[in-house]
Amino acid sequence: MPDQKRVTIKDVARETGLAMSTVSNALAGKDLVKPKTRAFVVETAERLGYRASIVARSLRAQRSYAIGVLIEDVSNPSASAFVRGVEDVANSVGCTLLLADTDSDLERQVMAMRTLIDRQVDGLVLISQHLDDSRVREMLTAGTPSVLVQRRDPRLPLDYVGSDNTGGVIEALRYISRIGHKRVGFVTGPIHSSSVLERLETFQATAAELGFEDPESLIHEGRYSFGSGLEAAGFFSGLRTPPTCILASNDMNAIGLMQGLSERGMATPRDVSVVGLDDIDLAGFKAIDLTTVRLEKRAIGAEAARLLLRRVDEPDRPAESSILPTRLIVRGTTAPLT
Amino acid sequence: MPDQKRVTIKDVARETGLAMSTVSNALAGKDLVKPKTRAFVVETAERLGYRASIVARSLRAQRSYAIGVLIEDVSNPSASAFVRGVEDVANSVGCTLLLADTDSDLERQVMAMRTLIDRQVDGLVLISQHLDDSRVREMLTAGTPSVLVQRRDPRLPLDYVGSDNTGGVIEALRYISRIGHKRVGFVTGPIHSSSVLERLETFQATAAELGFEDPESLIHEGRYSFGSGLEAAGFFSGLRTPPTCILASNDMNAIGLMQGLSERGMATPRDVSVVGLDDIDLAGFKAIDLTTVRLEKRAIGAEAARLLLRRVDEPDRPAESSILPTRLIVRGTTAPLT
DNA sequence: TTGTATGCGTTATCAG
DNA sequence: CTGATAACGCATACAA
Repeated sequence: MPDQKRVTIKDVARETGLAMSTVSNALAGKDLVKPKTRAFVVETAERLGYRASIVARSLRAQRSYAIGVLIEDVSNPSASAFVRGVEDVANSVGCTLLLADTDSDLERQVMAMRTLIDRQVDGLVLISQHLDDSRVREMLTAGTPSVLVQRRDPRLPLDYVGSDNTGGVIEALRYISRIGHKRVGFVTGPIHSSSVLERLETFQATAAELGFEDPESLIHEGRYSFGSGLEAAGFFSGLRTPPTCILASNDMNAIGLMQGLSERGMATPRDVSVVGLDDIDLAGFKAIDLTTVRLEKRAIGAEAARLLLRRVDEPDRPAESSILPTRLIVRGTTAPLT
Repeated sequence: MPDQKRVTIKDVARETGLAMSTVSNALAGKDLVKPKTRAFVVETAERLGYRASIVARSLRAQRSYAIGVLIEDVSNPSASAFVRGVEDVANSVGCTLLLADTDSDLERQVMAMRTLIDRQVDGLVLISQHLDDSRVREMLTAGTPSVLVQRRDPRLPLDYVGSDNTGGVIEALRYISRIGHKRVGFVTGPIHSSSVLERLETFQATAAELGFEDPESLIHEGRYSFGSGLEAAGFFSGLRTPPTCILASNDMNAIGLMQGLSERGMATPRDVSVVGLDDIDLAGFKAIDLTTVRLEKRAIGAEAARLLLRRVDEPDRPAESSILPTRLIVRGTTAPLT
């Protein structure tokens, strides 16, 4: 049980009677060693239970083959799918994930970023985070490749991956309009996010285009949470003329919204239609059955990892944006206006 | 942008005119250096933007200040809360989380364990994993401290953290009995898990004690998933005399079960009461409103990290088990038998 | 094709 | 109290 001494390359060298460098080369699969030697080395290494130390390799290579992921809360179903996507790609090239939750707290984020950078991660994936702090901006431009997910920032020359917010909102609103709604509410997410801004602007423009009634008065600033949905229900139900359909900031928000409306005697979709944005697993369950704009989060995470790895190899290529399509999934929380 | 050269302890030493070792000691806060020197060093280090390399430190210390977490799927809401708990404690002592998803695939798990061990993680937290493979068992007993979560194994001398499966099932069944049910169904989880076995045995014993009707015929082997719940609905609804109440393997399973039952014209709780096990966020939403046995997953994760860290310091203490209490949360999916 | 020597950045040991 | 040196394990440049 007392950690038996580590078997190192040196041990394998001694055992085979070869030099450390030969063993290293053999194990690395370089064609500098003759097949027979390599086979012998490999076999011996295996026999001795040799395992290369990634720590030592990292120090030597000045690269850790690890990717840091910053997320608000992994246990939030609206966010964790991104992580899977990042991991899918990272693993495929031998990278490990270092995970840090920030709970949207700036100081936690700063500390987490420092730690990850001190660990010399090959790169950082930022999933919806604070970008306005000077310490954050400094770290983001200090050499560690970083990619922004779902929140872009024109001031930062970084790769970005997000979803087609404009297209998603347009598709949803057109559908809503098509089934007869004219008074349509909109719950924003946290306004510091570029995705939220894009959606808001699209809502305003499209609402005008489709001739919705008084859209400005039907915009409610919210967050990506169940609780915020509950609050929004209070707002909308308190209006003199409530909307007949509401586009929520995300699925969790939509679910809270529906619960809040229901508590006030407004049933979905009988009295109010509701549209989400996410398509979390939950949205597909019959008990919820939420009409929503699907975001391909796992794909977004994967794309983020791809951009990041590319940047590790070519640090000087210009910043790139990758926008993944969205798709409206019509389910049971929307009904034609009668 | 080309990664400006790293500022090392050597640079700080040169700049201050002191020796590397003195700088190291000063920065480490040892009382070997006189306060004035320390202040000078700290100030200079800060000015130069010095950041200690955790990689180098890890190589030197043969310890990475990182904890590996193996989980089936972080994006599964029934599991991710454990991760948060582990992280809470890990972060509080300066450890970072290395995350690996296995998708319940043995080979993926073996690879992930190898990688994590090669990275010299201080310890491993295994959340519901395969333990029956010889390679896994070997790694688990080869020196890297490990703690088992939700699945214990008497053959493995490892720390274990789980919830009070026995108490939870008893509390649920007593409540079910109290509101008049006599025919009670039970969906197991995957039978290789000790938690599942404990629950099953408790179900059998308690069902007998409470005088339930023909309990053995009302046991269905399932998994922890929505899909398995759907299947279970098929099983139970096909019985000559279906149960009036069903205890599901977990919340997701319960939700699938309810959906499946509903598709077959059986409403919850009108026709069948359903009890879950987990208390995921979702369970509290009005649209679901699931009666369930709450597992304190974040607390379990935290406890796992605590045991692990203790074992890192004292590798030779005997293996320990920590069982956290459960609690029945009565909501709307259970109703008295009429 | 194989061997030797060196450095990645830290910290511990030991000498001054 | 401070300084010099070695070692953690690997991979590379260069020599043989």
